[in-house]
Amino acid sequence: MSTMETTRQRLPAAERRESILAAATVVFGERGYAGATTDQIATAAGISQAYVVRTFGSKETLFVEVARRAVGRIEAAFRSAIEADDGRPVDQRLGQAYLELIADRGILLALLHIFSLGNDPAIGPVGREGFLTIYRLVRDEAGLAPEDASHFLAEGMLINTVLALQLHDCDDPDALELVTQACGGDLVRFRALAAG
Amino acid sequence: MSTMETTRQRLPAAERRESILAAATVVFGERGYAGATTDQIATAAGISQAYVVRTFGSKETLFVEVARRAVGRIEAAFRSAIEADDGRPVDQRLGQAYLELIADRGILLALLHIFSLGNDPAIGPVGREGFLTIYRLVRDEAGLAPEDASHFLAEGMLINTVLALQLHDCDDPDALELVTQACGGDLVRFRALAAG
DNA sequence: GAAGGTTGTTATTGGTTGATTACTTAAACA
DNA sequence: TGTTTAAGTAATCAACCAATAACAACCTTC
Repeated sequence: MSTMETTRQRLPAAERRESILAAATVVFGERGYAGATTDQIATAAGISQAYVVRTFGSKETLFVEVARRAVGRIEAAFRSAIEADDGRPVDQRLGQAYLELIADRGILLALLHIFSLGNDPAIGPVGREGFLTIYRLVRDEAGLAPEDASHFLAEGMLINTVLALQLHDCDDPDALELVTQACGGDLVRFRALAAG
Repeated sequence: MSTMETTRQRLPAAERRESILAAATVVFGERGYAGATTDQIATAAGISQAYVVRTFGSKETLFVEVARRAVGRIEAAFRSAIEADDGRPVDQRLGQAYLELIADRGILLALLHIFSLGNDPAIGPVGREGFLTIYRLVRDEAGLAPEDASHFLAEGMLINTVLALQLHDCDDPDALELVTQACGGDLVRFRALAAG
């Protein structure tokens, strides 16, 4: 039956987990940890609020898992950029890889919120470890000097901020100039990625 | 009377407002907008929860006021640094001024949370306007080229992140190396300001 | 020294929200 | 086909929280 209802699809637990994690990344990215509700995440994932909580045990556990995934995605993207040597300097390849993560809706925004919760006893350690993991990756595996690695992370934090503030679809010419600087010149591409 | 109780001090409305704003800056800086409660702010300010709300009308109004104040403090610090020409390049003076704002407990952390709420219909515009105000100040009044202004803001965002993550009182040697880079070399000073 | 405005509190409430419980229904399988 | 197992929901609860209201103490000023 189900004339118009998309027949309520049952998924194996593993797939459902992924689907919830994806939805949670977006919602946490938009509203932050405290600002997001498990019900909003459930709606985004197309299931009931109770099931979100039961699948991960608690909102906090879910957020920590989202955080770990987000860091993992960055690692994967950077490793891939390091391996794919196309002649350009490595920091340029890393920068492009980072920018392309904008398209993965919510990851960079979720990351921003994770990093802002260093004070939290449960989430703080995860954020610290994640940030250091990325720093070490950029320094040791990409081979950037500490100073260059630090600059690179700084540019990344500016991109996160600009993205969170949504300066990229702002009319203001100064906003556009700033976004253009932050993304290394290609404003059009930045906007396209952010529009997703 | 009042053998041990510090006799409940009455303040003129204007002073009380400032006191609440100061407390709110710290609490919002630690927990974010959604994560902080008006009761925590009230406790920090030494008054009742109801009075906090009644003084500002709503939690949101209070946060917006905190945001405006935080941006204002940055502006003031930067203008002061621009005027006080001691022979060093202006971006160096600006950097030092920014670092010294760490001691003003909560301002930079509150700023980080403000910037992460670009999606919020009430707070987003305030964050965008504040960020652009600072960009214009650094570009037009300090005279930095767009590229340099952007780099400067990026370094600032890294400082905010490192501060929020509390990497500065971390044992990890990589954390210390990163913080040292972020603060331009003087880790000891950074730590002292953060401990403040 | 009372009147009136100002500073503040206690009590309360309506709305959320994360979590739990008990119950359903679809698929796998013998 | 009937039974078991896994996937998912509806209903509910206790805790929390921002906001309101009604009231109390303080200070000034005439």
